Amino acid sequence: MTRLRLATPPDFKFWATVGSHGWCELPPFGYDDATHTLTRIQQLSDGQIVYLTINENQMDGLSIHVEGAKGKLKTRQADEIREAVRRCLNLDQDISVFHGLVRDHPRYGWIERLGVGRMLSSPTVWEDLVKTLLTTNTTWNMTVQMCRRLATLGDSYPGGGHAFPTPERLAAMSADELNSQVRAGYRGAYLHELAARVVNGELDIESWRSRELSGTELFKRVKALKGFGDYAAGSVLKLLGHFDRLATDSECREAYKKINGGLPGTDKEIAAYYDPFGQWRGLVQWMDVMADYLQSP
DNA sequence: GCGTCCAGGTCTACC
DNA sequence: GGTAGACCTGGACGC
Repeated sequence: MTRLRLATPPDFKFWATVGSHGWCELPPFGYDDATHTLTRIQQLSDGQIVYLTINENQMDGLSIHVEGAKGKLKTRQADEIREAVRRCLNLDQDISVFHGLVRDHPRYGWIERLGVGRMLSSPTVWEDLVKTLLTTNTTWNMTVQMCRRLATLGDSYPGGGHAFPTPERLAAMSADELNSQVRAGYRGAYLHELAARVVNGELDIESWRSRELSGTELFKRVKALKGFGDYAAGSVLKLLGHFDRLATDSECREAYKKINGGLPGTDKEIAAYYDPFGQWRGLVQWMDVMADYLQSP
């Protein structure tokens, strides 16, 4: 086993980021609430599969325990692991402007006090797109089940579990074969099409992380994918660090109802409520969904 | 155990 | 541009 260290920004809150939404429950992520540990089975670019155990180190940022590497971990592999964790925890993201925006807001002062607002993402755009697709038109429990079945298609880690399957792996299967494994219903065809378009070079989704791409352009590209409507595209944008789009789903409508004195609102009314938060509106909306959970002791 | 209803977003066809 | 109905799975419910 090798232990790596990773420095974090001063305003970074590890467990608040891990619990920022449900991604930590979806393999190849795992977590332990008691020990505040995030785990992940990660396939490196050389094909090796490692098991990462990520903890907060009170003294200096994060500790990453790496198991499963063949021989001594090479510098290049260690750098790749650090980069993956950095992306997952969005360590390069500056959320101080967001905190400044909500600091004196009567409803949202708790956000900065608790240091929340940073989201847990996947190390690849591919994984975030696939998982988001599996959240559409279904319950969270079903999303977890579909992701678990999907994860078994990735290369296996000797100690148990699998790395997230590559687009090449899914594209190599027929759409029917894929869906008999994942049981994603009509989403299975969208998933297969996405994998095929990535593999044949039609889509360069990993470039979508570039900061040169505006939120508007990114939203357009995600929505052009089959199965990604307003909600899914808004969700993907948040994971990629753009918060100027809402991702209104049933949970968001419930959250709005709560802050609107128990009265439901139309999607237009909901959009108007979050409009004053400008480029951060999507994140404020998500904070409303997570408010009870994040503020619980 | 079986049948029916329902929830969850997106797509397509139609107006 | 707006809307109705279909898509698919599995949980809840009634019989």
